[in-house]
Amino acid sequence: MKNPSEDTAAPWKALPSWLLTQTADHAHHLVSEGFNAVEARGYHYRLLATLEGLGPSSQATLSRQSGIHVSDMVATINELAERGYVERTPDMTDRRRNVISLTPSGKRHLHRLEKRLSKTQDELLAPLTVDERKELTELLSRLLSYHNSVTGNPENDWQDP
Amino acid sequence: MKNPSEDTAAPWKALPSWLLTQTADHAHHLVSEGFNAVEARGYHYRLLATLEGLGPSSQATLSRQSGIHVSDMVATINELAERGYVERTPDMTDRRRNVISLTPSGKRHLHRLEKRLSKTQDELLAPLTVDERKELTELLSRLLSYHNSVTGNPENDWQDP
DNA sequence: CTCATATCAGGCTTACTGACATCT
DNA sequence: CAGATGTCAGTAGGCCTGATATGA
Repeated sequence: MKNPSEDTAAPWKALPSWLLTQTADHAHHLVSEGFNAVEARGYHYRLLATLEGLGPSSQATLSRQSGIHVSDMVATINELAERGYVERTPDMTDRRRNVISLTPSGKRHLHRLEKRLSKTQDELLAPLTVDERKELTELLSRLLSYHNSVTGNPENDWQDP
Repeated sequence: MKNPSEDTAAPWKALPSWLLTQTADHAHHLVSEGFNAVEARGYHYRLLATLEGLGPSSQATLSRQSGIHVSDMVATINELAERGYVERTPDMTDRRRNVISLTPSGKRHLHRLEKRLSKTQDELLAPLTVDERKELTELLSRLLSYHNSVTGNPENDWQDP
């Protein structure tokens, strides 16, 4: 039998790490495509979603809650502000800070992105049954929280000044 | 109950695409660390493994079989040749080609990398039982080959001139 | 001529690092 | 003073595009 996955020339194709990174790559492509179709990218969604959950916040707070690096917040907010989805106003009570807030148009955009995203999940999991999807999600969740805790990753809620 | 994963400020953390890309990120880090410890990187392993499976081959053939882009073959082979792991000699029968071959030292290096890699798989799957590892591998394999075929990805063996 | 091969230069994305000025 | 905040510049890995020179 010809079994390409265990081909002598490509033994790595059976490794969990390979399966994981390759599948994630497909996932990433699907998500990016979906976002691209409305001139958005992953950071836009994450920032808008965080903003909806928190209400108006400083960039540092948004960075912590969204997991987007502070250095990348600047450009992300610039892009969203250009499109009128967020507003950046100086914080009068602490003049180091900007207060970022979600505009009505930004909220609509966010919901658009959420719909895209949920469609993408279906495309991604297309070949799996409902039970298998649950199983996969469960296993990945366990792996992720394990490695997050091992590497000292936040992954959770914590109060912010 | 405080359930951070369904936090209103980070709804995406429950999405399969997120779990997948994040877990893959951890996997990627673990693999890279392992390779870094012996001054190697992913491309080195893939090229050496392909070379062991095929025997001496042209760069174009290696590119197709390893999935490493032709443009990146040059630098990869340079790096491996500097370290004495492969040799690049002109092909007398087709003067466009170079013949790349594995040195004994390169073979030893490859086996070193393979050992690292197999340790890494264990680290990666640490929190899962044997059955769960099989289940995960199976689900990911199905996802991967589905998406590979959908996007018209090779993933298999085919003859080479 | 067309095609394959090897090379080079560069882009893109997602993180992250480091430096810096400003303010608390 | 230490520490937080926002900004800017730059890195690195993996993947990819395009241009070019050479030869089959």
